[in-house]
Amino acid sequence: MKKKRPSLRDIAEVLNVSTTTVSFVLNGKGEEKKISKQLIERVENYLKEIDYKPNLIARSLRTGNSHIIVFMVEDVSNHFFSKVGRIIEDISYKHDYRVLFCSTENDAKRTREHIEVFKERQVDGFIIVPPPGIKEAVEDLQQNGTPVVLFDRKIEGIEIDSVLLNNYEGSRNATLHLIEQGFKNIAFITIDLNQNQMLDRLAGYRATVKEAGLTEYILTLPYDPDRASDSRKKIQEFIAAHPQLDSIFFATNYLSQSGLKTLHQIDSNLVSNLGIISFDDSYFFEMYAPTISAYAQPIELMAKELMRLMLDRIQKKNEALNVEEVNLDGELIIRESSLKKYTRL
Amino acid sequence: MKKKRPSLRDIAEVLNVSTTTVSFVLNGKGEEKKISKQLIERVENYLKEIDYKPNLIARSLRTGNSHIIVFMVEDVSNHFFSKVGRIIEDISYKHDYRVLFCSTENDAKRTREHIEVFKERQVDGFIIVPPPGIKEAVEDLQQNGTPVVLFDRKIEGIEIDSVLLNNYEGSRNATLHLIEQGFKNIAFITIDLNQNQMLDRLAGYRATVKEAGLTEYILTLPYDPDRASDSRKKIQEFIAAHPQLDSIFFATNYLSQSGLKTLHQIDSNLVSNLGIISFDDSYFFEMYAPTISAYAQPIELMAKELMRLMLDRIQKKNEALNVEEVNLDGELIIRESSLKKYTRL
DNA sequence: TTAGAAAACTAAATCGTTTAAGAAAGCAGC
DNA sequence: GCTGCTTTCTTAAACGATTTAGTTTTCTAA
Repeated sequence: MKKKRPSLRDIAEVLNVSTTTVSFVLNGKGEEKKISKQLIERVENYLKEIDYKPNLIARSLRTGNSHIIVFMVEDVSNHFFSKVGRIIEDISYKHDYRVLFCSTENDAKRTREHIEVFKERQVDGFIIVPPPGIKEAVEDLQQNGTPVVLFDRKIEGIEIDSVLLNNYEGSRNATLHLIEQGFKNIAFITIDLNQNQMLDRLAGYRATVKEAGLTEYILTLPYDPDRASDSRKKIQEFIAAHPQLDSIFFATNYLSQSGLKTLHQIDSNLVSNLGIISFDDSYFFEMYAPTISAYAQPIELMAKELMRLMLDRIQKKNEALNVEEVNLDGELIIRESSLKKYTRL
Repeated sequence: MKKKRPSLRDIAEVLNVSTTTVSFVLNGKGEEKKISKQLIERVENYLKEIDYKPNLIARSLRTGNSHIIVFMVEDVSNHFFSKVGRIIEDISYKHDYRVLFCSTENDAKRTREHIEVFKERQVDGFIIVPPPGIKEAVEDLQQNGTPVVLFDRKIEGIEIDSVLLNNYEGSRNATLHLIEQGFKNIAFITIDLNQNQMLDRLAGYRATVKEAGLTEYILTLPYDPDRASDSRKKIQEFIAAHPQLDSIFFATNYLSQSGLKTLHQIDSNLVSNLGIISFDDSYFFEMYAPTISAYAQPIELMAKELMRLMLDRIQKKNEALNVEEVNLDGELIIRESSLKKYTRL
């Protein structure tokens, strides 16, 4: 038996006032709108008494906003993104916003469709990890006046608020750390994604190795997760072809996880014999044996910056604001795997 | 410059027909409503021409549904839940639904608030991993006619669709496997959550051990993640107090991850010396050394069953349906850690 | 006493759909 | 020419809030 919830009109009728009055009181605009104190109190009491909850859909339709923020990432079940999402959810909750998570699968078409639907649902803002090919859709949102903040990656040729990691610096720091530990032949294992992100990391590594007068060893693996066995073979060949390697720098946590497995399969002592560091931290690095060093992205700070920008843009929707590109630094988390004294070579 | 999107009314005006006609055509009810073929075509062409997208908020207000499904779990960044969520998202997407993820933090008040807000937003259904104390809120939803499907845990004393793991059987299988491998002194490490879920796992262990004529060794740790160091100490004491232990069964993946770390800290050979199995699989078990055996929940099947029930309930919203309690079995994934021949004791 | 301002409230339009109910036009049959 | 059916469309009322533009009443001051 679906019993209808009372509407503003019902309430107005019961109290013998206009819906306008009830609405003003409901939204705390009583004083401002010169409703008398007694009436305000009478209405408030009644609202509390029946525990009135306004229909948010109706409100959205009228006001044009929804108190919903969309968080679009490559894959919501990815550890890094889900952690950031979790904090975003919390901050949003405190500001009375809800978060719609969704996965782009790095696919432009799917992303565009998502954006279209959410636009029609009048969401208040988008936080997007952009796949390639959605520049127009994003520009369209901007035209529309909808706040958009990019995360993790940029879109070239577009002025837009973003929160990014300083990948070059991070990569440089990680490489430098290995060099300081005395490693001389440092391999860099990356994936064939043409994103600035990965290119910057590569550049950071190359510059640092070059600067130290060392040789660079680069292995690029296919991004496609279905071709994991290919990757295994390539790593194996790479290691065999370069017996002089004393350390490995994995360009993403995704790679280091499967990479460690591969190394372990090749030779169960290999992991302990090489210096290892990973871009992106993982819960699991803490409990691997040896524990794995990493350059960790500042997850909490990223989420906070994203939400700071987002809430600011929502609030000042009609003002022209300066575009902010926030570049954050991560943190080198040194564990056993990158310390020369722990390696047995 | 926010340019207004055309509304049905605008379109009707341009085409010189009524909004009713446009609406009927838009929703594919043209034939049914006896609109002439020529007019249908004319309208359809125009809709396509201007790439019209209806305002979904307005539609929701009128129809009372939103094509949004809520997925409430303890923590959206938890690996297990986020994986299930990811598949739910995909299935929903194919059926033109979107998913709102949110975290309950196992807190009744927060959960109730979430439910309240989403109800006002007219979401079409709830998939909930229920924290204790939300029985009334759930019953309220049911009264309301809103589809609710529980996941992972039950609520006692309430008739409701649910998708659950057969925890007793799973625990029994895992224990049996250790026994078959020749382990005689099997410890069960669990958390002090009074949920059927955990109680069933405990019961499965106890019954199986008893049946085999073996002694039971049970360690219960506090659930609170903030007291991780307490847990470490307790594990250490427990191991010291029972030197005869030859294997450990961790009751959740959460425990086994921190447990492995602790074991490794106590003695770096301990992990290889004990038989180990975990309830719930983890990506990381595949790449630990040794690889860790687990009783894995059937993530994909669970998501599918959840969505099967949900979509069915949404479609047949007004029919009285039989309550379904789906009990699924997981899969024993045997890796190195639970094979007697790999342990060095 | 009265103009004018301030205070306290309200009527009604609006957001953009859906849909029940009704109307106009055409045609058959008597 | 009237009645009764179809066929084809339209009018207008929802849905439940917000908000603009009033209206009425009371107060103030000359």
